[in-house]
Amino acid sequence: MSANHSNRLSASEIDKSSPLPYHYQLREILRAEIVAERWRRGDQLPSEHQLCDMFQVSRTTVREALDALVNEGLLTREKGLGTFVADPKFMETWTGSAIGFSDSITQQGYLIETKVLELDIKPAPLRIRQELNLQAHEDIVYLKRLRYILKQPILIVTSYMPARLFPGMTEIDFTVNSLYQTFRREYNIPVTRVKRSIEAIAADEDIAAQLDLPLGFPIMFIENTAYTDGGTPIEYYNAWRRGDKSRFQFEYSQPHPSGER
Amino acid sequence: MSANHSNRLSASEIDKSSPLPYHYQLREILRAEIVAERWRRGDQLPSEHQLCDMFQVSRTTVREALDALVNEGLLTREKGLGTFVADPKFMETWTGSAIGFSDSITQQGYLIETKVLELDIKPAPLRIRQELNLQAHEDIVYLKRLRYILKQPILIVTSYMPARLFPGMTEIDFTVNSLYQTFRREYNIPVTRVKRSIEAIAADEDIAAQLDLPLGFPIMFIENTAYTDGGTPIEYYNAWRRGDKSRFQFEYSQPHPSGER
DNA sequence: CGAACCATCTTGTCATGACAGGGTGACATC
DNA sequence: GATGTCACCCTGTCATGACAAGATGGTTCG
Repeated sequence: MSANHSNRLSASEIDKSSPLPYHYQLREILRAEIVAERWRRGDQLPSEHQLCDMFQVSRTTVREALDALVNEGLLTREKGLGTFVADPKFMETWTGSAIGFSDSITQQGYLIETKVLELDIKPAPLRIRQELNLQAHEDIVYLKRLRYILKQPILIVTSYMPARLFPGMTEIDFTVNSLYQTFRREYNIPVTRVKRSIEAIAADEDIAAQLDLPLGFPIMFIENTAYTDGGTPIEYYNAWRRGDKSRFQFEYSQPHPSGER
Repeated sequence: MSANHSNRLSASEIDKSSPLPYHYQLREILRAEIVAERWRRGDQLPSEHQLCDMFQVSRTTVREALDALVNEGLLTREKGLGTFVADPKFMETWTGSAIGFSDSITQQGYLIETKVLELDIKPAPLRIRQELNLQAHEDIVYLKRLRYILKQPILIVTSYMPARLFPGMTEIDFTVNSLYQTFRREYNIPVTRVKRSIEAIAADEDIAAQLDLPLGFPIMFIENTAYTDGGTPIEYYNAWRRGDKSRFQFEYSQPHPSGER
């Protein structure tokens, strides 16, 4: 229907010597084409067989990569026709940059104080390795911070970052530097995408003690993975926030009134 | 570590003569075990090889079925260990097309039951008038619902809608009809944008009693305003959800790099 | 007794090959 | 020109086989 794209990729290849799985590499190559809008809404991708030839991998691998992107909503498949770039999703209509709590607070003129509880280099637990796509025995920078507003402890964050990407990070003073600003300014690695989940839990003994709250106090627990260009994960964090002092706000619009299901 | 289940399935088999794909049949068989709670949180599933034997299909097919359920959040996999029933969270995922609560839950295969506690027309309180852009003395439709999953009360919602836009709404049976579907089907008013905020609070006496929880239990409190085309607000609601059974998940990509935290 | 090792379980990754079934367009036929 | 057929593209489904890598528990060795 709509005009087809050039089918030409920007000189990306699958590194067969890399420890990263082929399907992962391919997925990120394709994702890059889409987010850079070299492939646009409605464009047809090369067929699975063509992708096999282009990247010298089996159809199993190609389908695994495509599956993931279809699942994320970036692609759609049509039997007998082909695979297409999907309509853009709500992510782009996310309002503003004030995603988190700290932003809205600083915008209101309050001062945030930070105490660094731990900052060092460690071996990465498996869970973290998977989330950050690290190979075995790769080290991570571990940063644990306690953050205060009006002298009150509000938030505990434990961050994990691949040590390989951030040399010398243990020398940085995070009582005054924001983490994401450091990524961008010191390492020239901007955060371009985050995946996040939020739940409400009761404070256990550990968390209650650190936030100076009674046991069972409502806490917002946040898991977050941050990615930079090309889909490389660069940070995973867990955060525990005082529920009564935190609020997440966001908007979500639907691009067009499709109204199915 | 934890006790294992019986590994016995309720006499379900894959119908090889059915036009339904094997992986689909298997997925639904497994899902049934989970939603019926014959397999519980933390239980280990039979290994992939065992499932192959049990259902006489290839590992490709087994993995395809498991993949789907992992993706839905019903299962988790651990390399070297096995596949397990996930902590049941009634996730609201913001990557798909679902905007309402019931959509995202029913997509996970759970059945929602609804009890309508109140449905009538009232004058609008000031707070609501402002949120819905109403004039003084304009009436609203007030709908208070208690919603159950697996016979457990999970969620209380109080909705406010301009009575002017929804004539005859008090006659609709909301034990079977979803609110947003009603907007679209009965009134031809689709929800195209929502603005939402989330906090973690402790259950007060009222909420605790209605959700059958102890006082102080962690609750997710959600405020939501829904808009239709042109930005007209059509509904405002407050919702209180069991924190331990709820999780919000979403992705956020940034076109411009300005990550603050 | 403690540490190192290894057999054996698990899921993760990848290739190859096959056929089914939907969609499209060229072509022959009416 | 309208219509129907059919080769040929596409994705969907499924089997088989192989090896890697993480986890576990027992055994062996110091």
